[in-house]
Amino acid sequence: MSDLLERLRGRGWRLTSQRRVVAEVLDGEHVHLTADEVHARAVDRLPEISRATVYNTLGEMVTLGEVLEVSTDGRAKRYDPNAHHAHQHLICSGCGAIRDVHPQGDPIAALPANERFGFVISGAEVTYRGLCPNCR
Amino acid sequence: MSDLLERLRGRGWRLTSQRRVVAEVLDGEHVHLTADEVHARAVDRLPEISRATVYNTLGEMVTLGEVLEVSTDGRAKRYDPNAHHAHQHLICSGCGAIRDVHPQGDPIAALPANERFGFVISGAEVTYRGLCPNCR
DNA sequence: TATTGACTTAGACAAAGTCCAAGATAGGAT
DNA sequence: ATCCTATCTTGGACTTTGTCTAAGTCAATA
Ligand SMILES: [Mn+2]
Ligand SMILES: [Mn+2]
Ligand SMILES: [Zn+2]
Ligand SMILES: [Zn+2]
Repeated sequence: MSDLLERLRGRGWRLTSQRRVVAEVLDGEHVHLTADEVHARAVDRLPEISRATVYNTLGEMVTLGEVLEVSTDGRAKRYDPNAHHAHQHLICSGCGAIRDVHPQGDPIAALPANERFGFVISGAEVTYRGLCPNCR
Repeated sequence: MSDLLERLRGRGWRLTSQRRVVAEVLDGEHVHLTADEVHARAVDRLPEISRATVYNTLGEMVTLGEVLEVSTDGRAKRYDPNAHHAHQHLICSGCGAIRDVHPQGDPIAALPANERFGFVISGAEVTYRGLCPNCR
């Protein structure tokens, strides 16, 4: 995820230890952590980091398009570092595990003109639900 | 929506004035109200109805499968009385208006087997985003 | 190494939702 | 028609998630 840090520096960001730690925590595949989960893991590396800074940093990364905000249930938002590869989500109804998935075709094409109510459509998010191998 | 009340009575529900009012407030098409919006409208008809009862009643209707819970943004959940006709949602990024829409085909079919991670998939929710005629 | 605007912090605040003990009542029993 | 009681409702305390602010700190440039 030092790609992310480099991109952020290129955008005029001060490179603070707090931001470095948030970026490190978000590194990986199929990562979809809540703000509080990010904070808990960040505290392991930088004990004095505050909740407010985690929220600020995540919000800025979302604004810059470097991190996606995912609202899966009505609970806490999740933060997804995989912002540069379009994908959808598959969620286990049992344990909440979230996987990145890549369906075929464009879901927008499945919506007929007479079902668009005059909207100009800009995107579609698909959430697949099911049971993972462990939960069956 | 007296269909709903009849179905609920058939399930052994006591028919209280509070439940009647919540069911009335949820009547209609393209209805996707938050719990607080339901409460505000319920209070117009039954001033002493409490927030707790609105939450309880909505939760029970969801459990019974008579009302759907829709989490569109990270904000409050919305309650959808259109539970017996499968549909998806189209949301205006400008004003938040929500329309029921019916895409062609089954979105689950678009997910290849090698993208299922061993999950047994039970459903897919699609949220289309765009701008409504008023917001363009 | 001095400067300073950007950054971080603790804690107050707000919105959305859950939970509980006490009181009220729908609807079957008499 | 009245009684009875399990079910329902209520206000308020509490939790979770998130926002905001004023005061202090520091990264980066000169
Ligand atoms: Mn993802
Ligand atoms: Mn709907
Ligand atoms: Zn699972
Ligand atoms: Zn609009």
